[in-house]
Amino acid sequence: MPSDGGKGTGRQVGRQGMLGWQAIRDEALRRIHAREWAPGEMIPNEADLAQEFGCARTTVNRALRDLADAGFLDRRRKAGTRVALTPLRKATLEIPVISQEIEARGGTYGYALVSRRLGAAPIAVQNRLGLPAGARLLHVCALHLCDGVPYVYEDRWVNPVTVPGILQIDLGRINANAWLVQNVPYSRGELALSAAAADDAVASSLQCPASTAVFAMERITWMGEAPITLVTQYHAPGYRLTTSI
Amino acid sequence: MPSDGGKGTGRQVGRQGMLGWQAIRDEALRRIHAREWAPGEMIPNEADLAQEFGCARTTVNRALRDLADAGFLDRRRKAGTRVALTPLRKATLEIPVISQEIEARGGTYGYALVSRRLGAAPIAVQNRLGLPAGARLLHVCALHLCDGVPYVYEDRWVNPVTVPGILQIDLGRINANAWLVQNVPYSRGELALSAAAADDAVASSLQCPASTAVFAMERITWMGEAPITLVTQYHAPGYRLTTSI
DNA sequence: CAGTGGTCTAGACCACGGT
DNA sequence: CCGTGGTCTAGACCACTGT
Repeated sequence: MPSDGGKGTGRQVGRQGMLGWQAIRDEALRRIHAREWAPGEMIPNEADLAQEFGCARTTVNRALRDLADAGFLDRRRKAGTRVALTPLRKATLEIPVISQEIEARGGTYGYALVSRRLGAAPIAVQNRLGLPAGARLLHVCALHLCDGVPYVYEDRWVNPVTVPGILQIDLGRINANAWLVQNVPYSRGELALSAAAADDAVASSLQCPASTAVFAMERITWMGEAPITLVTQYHAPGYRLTTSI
Repeated sequence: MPSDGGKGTGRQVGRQGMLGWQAIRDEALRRIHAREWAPGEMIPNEADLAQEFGCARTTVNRALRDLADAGFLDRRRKAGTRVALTPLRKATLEIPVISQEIEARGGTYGYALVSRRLGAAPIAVQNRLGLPAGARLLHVCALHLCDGVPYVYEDRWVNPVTVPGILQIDLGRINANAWLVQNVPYSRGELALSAAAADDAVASSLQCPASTAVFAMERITWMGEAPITLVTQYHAPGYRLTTSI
């Protein structure tokens, strides 16, 4: 992600026409695309570039770090900085909070609990979460609505060992995700996007024919080493997740 | 994107047990999740925090900037820093270069041109690219293979006005995307992910039944204000795009 | 070992934008 | 106006890692 950040230039007027770290980033990017710095090739070190641009090494570091974050450069101590062989593009996509996504579109958010049951999870789920066989999980299925129309069908498994409080929550009133973000500290997670054919449960909830192609977003979140939840959200047909590159 | 970045701590041994900007970021994150800094609430300014943590303001700035990039904070000059009302999670997903993705999995990459034709584009395509009616585009359909098995079917429109060189390329031998990344300077773009039902062209190319749910990735790229290409890639059934949060 | 990037500091100027 | 964040500097120490 080219952090882009502030437009404040804080330009240095001292020497030439320097304009800040963004100017250095842009010039470096130009050289990369112009093949002046070829893929896989090492570029000058920070100290040399600082001298060339007439600025402090810190400023060069800022610019090159930004390009490395964006995937254009590979940087390693001692090994130096190289132009990435794979000019892989990175896109930052914002994981929408469904209720906010709907309200941002001017719709009215609705929520309905479909099922809630505590019991042994399927092997596949246990494996995905790294839990021992026979682990008991809370299985919650729910529907998110936009102006009364089905928007997302959600199939969720929650580990009550990690978040015991979830068992006392009236999930008919409170969205499981809303409760979790409010009550579980920062956690890392994995995200997987795919296309799926709607099974009977999904199709009936989303009011579409069985086997319709639906967009699936699966998330697993962890608190430290302990798994919290595995949730798969099936979006109503036509859904598009967009971002800019 | 929590830049995470280098593990190098460069710890300050001077005063207390400070460990660098990441420690400050983590502590700020703890306060956010502990509601010591409530959503929408303003937090102390950089100078005050620097004094509290016994470090330079620059270091606090680095930590808070990172949290702002990750979406936890909203920062504005003069207005100060506030805890984001919507703790939206951002995920950075790497747009895979198909040939590299396949080779990284140990497969052998294959490519086959399906069709190539220069002519008027459908209205829908013209609109998506912001082109006038009657614009002539190069329409290229191709297949990417992994160990000889269909992997991705690609439907692409290229604007020859922006990249005239594409017309002289033997697309039976050279992947259009490979040529474009090599010959077109940095450009911005839009990305849309969705699920689609395979139409006849997709189904026959991917060797799956018609109407199968397939993962679609659509990209539009621009050079300045001029559109370069609109490409939709349909992945073979079972494809998952994954990332970590 | 030695070179390179990662980070910290203390101080400074400036752009932005709320009051 | 003037407080706040954005950025720059010059110098320093350190972590990492290829040789």
